[in-house]
Amino acid sequence: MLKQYLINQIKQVIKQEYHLLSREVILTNPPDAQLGDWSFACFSLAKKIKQSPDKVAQHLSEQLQIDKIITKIVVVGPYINFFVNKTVWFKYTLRLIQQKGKDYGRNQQGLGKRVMVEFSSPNTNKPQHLGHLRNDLIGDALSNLLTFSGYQVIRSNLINDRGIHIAKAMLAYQKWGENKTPTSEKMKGDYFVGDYYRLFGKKVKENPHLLDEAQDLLKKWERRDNQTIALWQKLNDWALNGLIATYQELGIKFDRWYFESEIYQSGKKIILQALKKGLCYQQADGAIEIDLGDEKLGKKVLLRADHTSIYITQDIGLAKLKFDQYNLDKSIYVVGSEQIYYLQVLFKILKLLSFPWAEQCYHLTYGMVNLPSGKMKSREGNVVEIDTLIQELKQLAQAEILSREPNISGEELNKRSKKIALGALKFYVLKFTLSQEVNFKPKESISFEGNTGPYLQYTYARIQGILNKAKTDEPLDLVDDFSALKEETEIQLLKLLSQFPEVVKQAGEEYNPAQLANYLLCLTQSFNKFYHQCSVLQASTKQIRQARLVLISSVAIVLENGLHLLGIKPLDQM
RNA sequence: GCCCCCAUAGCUCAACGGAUAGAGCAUCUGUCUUCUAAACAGAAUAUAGAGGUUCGAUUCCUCUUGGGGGUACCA
Repeated sequence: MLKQYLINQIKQVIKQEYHLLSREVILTNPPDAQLGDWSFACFSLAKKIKQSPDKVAQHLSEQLQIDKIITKIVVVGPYINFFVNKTVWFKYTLRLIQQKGKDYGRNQQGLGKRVMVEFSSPNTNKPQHLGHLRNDLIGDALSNLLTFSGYQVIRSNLINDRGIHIAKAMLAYQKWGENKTPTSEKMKGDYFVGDYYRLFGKKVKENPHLLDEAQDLLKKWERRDNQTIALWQKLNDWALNGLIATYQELGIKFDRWYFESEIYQSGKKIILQALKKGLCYQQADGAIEIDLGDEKLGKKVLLRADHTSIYITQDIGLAKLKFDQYNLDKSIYVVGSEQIYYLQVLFKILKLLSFPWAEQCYHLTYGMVNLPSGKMKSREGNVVEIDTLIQELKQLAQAEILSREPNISGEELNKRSKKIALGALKFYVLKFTLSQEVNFKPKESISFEGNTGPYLQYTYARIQGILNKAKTDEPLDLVDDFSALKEETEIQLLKLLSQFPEVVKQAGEEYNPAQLANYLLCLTQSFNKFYHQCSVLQASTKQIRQARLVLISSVAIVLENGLHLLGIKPLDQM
C-alpha cells in the first residue's frame, strides 16, 4: 500500500532524526490536489521536540528520499506534502480491485469474534412506520459492515408480541371485529390489526372502562385462558405475517427471532437468585428492587410486588440467554435515543448482578424520526408507514422510467422501480449521522435527483452502459499500462478508490453507516465529473481507452460493494 | 426540578482539533446529432450568543438562549 509505504518512510526519518518512535503518523488529504497527494502535518511532532512546526517540516523533508514512488516533496509551512507516482498507484489499486472484486474493501478486523446485533424489535399491534425504518436500516447496514469486517454476525429480532398494547388491539377486535379477517378485507395483516389498535384508542376516550377490560384480557392471557390465547394467536399471526412481508420487501433478514411471549418470564429466576445473594432487596410490599449505586440512575424495581415480571425482567433474562447461547464477544442493541436511560439501567443491573459479559453490551443510539407535522404517534394516526411509502416511491419511479422507456416490459418495470424506490428510501435514511434526528421531508425522500440513492444507482448504470458497449477483447484484469491516465478527475477517482477499504473499516469500527453513504456520494460525484470531461469509448488512443475502462469498471465494483453494504441494489440500466 | 442529545447557507445534511467550512434542494444562467440530462458547469448565501483551553476550535470545556428526548411495580 502506497500510503503505508509513505508512513513507514516518515517514521524511519523521525526515528533517525529525533530518536522518537512515533506510532501515530497520520497522513491527510491536502485541501487542494495541486498541493500534493498526501500531507503530513508536523504540529504534534514539533510540540514533542519543542521546535517550531515549520522548522521540523523543513528539516524532515530534507531527510526524506525521492524514489520511484515518492516523486516530489514540497514543504508548505508546517505541512510536508508528498506527490506519488500515479502510474504505480493506478496499477496497484486498479489491479487489486479487479482481482478482489466483491471482496475489495473487506477486512479482518473482527476475525474470530462473534457479535449479535439486535434490531427492529417491533410490536405486533401495528405496521412498521418511519421510526422503525431507521432502526431496520441501521441494524441491517451495521450487520453488513461488521460482516465485511470479518465478524461473525448474528442478526436478532425481539418481537414484542405480548402486553397491554396487544391486549388493546385484541379487545377492539373482540368487540367490533365482526369476524373480519385481513383476507376478507383484502388488507395486509399488520395494517388490519393496527386499525383495531387505533380503534381502541378512539373508543377509550369515550369509555375509559375499556382500559380495565384490556387489563382483564391481559390477565386472562397470562392465565393461559383458551379463548384469549386463541384470539391472541390469531391477531398475532396476522400482524407478524405483515411485519415479515415488510422485511421481505426491504430485503432484510434475521438469524434469530426472540418472542417476548416465550421469554417474558425469563429473568425471574436470575432475580430471585440475586435476592438470595443479597445483590438486591425486597420491599415491604414484596416488590424486589435494586439500588443502582448511582445518584443519577437511582433505584429500579426488578419484579412486581406479586412477583410477576416487568419489561426489564425479561431483558435481563434475554441478555443472559444471548450470551449463553452464542458465547458473544459483543451484544449490540440498536435502539432509539429515547431509551438511553433505560438501557443504561439495564446494563448497570447486569453489571451489579456480576455477569462477566455485562461490559460487552452496547447501546447503539440514533435520533428520532420527525415528520413535518410533528412527532409520530401510532395511536393518533400521525404516521407514515413503510409499505405505504414504498408503494408511493415505486409509482413515482415507474413514471420516471416510463418517460424514458415507454415500451419497457411490465416485469422489468416492476423490478427496476422497486430497486429504485428502495434505493431512494434507504439512502435517504442512512445518510444522516446517527446522533442526528431525522427531519423527514416527504418531497426530499422521494426525490431521485441530487444526493440520493438513485443518483448512485444511475451512476452505476451509466458505467455498465459503457462497459457493455465497449466489448473489449482484452480482459480488464490484464490491463497493465495506466501511464495514460493523467486527467485531474482520473486521479481524483484513483484517490477515492484507494480510500474505500479505510472508509469501510472505519464505518464498521464506529458503527457509522452514514460515513460510507457520504463516501459513496463523493465517489459518484467525482465519477460524473469525469464522465462529462473524458470520453471512454471515444478516447484518443487505445491505451487511454483500455486504462479508462479498467478505471470505470473499478468505480463500479466499489460502488456496488458500498451499496451492497447499505442494503441498496445497483441497476444495470435505468 | 434533575439527566441526556442537538444547534453550520432560505431548507435538508457534510466536515480524524489543522491549510480557502463542503454537498444537495430551492433561485438565477448555461450544456443533449457526441459513452443514459435521474447528469454536468457557473452565480449567490452559513458555524446561535458570551467566555475559556490550544500554535490553531464548527469540532474540546463552562455559561446563556433556543429545539428534542428521558425521568414507571408501561412496553
